[in-house]
Amino acid sequence: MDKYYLTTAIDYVNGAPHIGHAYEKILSDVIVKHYSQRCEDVYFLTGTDEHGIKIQKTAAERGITPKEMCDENSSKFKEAWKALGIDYNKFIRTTDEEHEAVVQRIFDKLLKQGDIYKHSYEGLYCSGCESFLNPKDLTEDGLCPIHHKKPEIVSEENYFFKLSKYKDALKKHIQDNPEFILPKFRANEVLNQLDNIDDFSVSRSSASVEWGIPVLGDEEQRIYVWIDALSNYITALGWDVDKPSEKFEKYWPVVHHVIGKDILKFHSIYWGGILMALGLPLPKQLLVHGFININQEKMSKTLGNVIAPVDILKAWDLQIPDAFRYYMASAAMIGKDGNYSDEDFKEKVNADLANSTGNLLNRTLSMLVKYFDGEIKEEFLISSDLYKTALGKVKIVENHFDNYEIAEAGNEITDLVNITNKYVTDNAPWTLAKEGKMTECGQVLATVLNVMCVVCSLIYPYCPNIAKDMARQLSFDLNTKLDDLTCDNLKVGKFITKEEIHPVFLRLDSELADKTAKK
RNA sequence: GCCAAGGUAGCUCAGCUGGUGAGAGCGCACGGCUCAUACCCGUGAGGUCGAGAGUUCGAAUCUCUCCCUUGGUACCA
Repeated sequence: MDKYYLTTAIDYVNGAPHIGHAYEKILSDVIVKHYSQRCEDVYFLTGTDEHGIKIQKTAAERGITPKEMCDENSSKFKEAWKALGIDYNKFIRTTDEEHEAVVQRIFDKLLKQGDIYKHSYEGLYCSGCESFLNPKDLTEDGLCPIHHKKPEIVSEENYFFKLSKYKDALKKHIQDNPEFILPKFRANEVLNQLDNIDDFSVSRSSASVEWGIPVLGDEEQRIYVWIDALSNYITALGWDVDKPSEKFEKYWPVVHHVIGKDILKFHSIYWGGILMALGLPLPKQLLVHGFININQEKMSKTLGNVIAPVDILKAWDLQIPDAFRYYMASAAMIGKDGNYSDEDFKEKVNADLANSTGNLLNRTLSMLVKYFDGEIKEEFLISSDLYKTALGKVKIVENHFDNYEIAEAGNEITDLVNITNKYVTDNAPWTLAKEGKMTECGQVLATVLNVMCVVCSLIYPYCPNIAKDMARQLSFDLNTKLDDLTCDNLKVGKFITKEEIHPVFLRLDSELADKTAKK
């Protein structure tokens, strides 16, 4: 594996980012950071989706232009990702000029080759849904079941994508490639949906939706979200109709789309059809995640329990996002819904990051200073069964990541830390020191520190700042690829001084944290 | 209505091709240790395994019915 390309869903900028948006980006960033420890070349794309009637309306209500509102909200997403340490390579906006131009050409190409056709249509249009409703979906009063508004009878001539042409090929691809959609149970849903699905409309009249990319040569029509938004995955790579792109050639074969369960249909069926029509290979994998609940309740504006990711950092007075990243990435098994609660958050990060991992490093380094003035001696470096365990964990973690079992991988890291804590207790280096068995004592400490380098490397994707801090205290090179990891990380000589030792993560609500916060 | 997944300790979940006294992590209580961030190690408490019925020598694990959660999808009106 030498390359890896990961995309997130692009977020709709009708509002500010919340925990749900953050969950997907954190998950994605953790995956990307992990593969950056295994591949030479990793590309990470995220961005914002900025067209459509809802943005047009909200902007109008606020008396600003749609573009102004997009700029404002898009930058909120960027700020949030910065605060969370999301290191994307490119942040695409669907209002980027280059993107818009390519989308127009994609539409034009599909139209000219007959994959898009014009079709007139009369139906009940709900502006809230931005789509036509089937009469059977209405409430008894004839209202939209979601927006409780009366739909308007609208007659439109729109462009439609000839999905029927690609239906069978899509079905076959899903059946022939069981790894295409993860987790696997989601693939069945798609196959079901594929059984009765019609051509879908890919444009709106400019009268109903002004804020969208115009169809080339047809000012009356705007390109609708499917072709506009989904295309970001290729336009971001500089792909263009009939024009080669180096980045595209390089990364597209290894693309992984991370998406929420709500948009699987669009990514598997609509996007799949569009790609086939363009003569491009389908994505390698769709990773479908669940949602994050708040205190076991769905997050919703009506419930008023929408939480902004930055508010969590503020609430806990966290200077670095690591604890939140760690919690989010461990919150849910693959594909399932997760949950956030303050109590869980505190318990989880205190137990794993402060008590187990941070304290283990701290106690070991402290002893090295106390008993050996911070020096590693030649005779401390011996082989140990613990090394086998540690390097075995690296393989286990890699396997979990290959199946996108991010939470499970995290548990394995904690397990290694727990094993190592037990190793320290079992060997009681403080007792060895009292008995004057200094070589043995030093060997125990050096063994633990070597293993801590492995822990540091494994935890980096989840907690990059903590890992960097650990690496500094361990004199460990965090750029070491996982394949090159060994348990031969310590150099003989002065290792650390008392002043250089400090906790890498303080317990939340601890006295120490209070003191630090007041400084 | 139909399809799928799920309902197991306070919390998150594992176990579920039927069979040693029902597990893990966290939390909680107690004991030990003292190097460390009131930490770590050990022990323990706590569950009628959603409800009911059935198959079986024996079911959390198989069958049926029902209830609840989540996702998908259909139709009537």
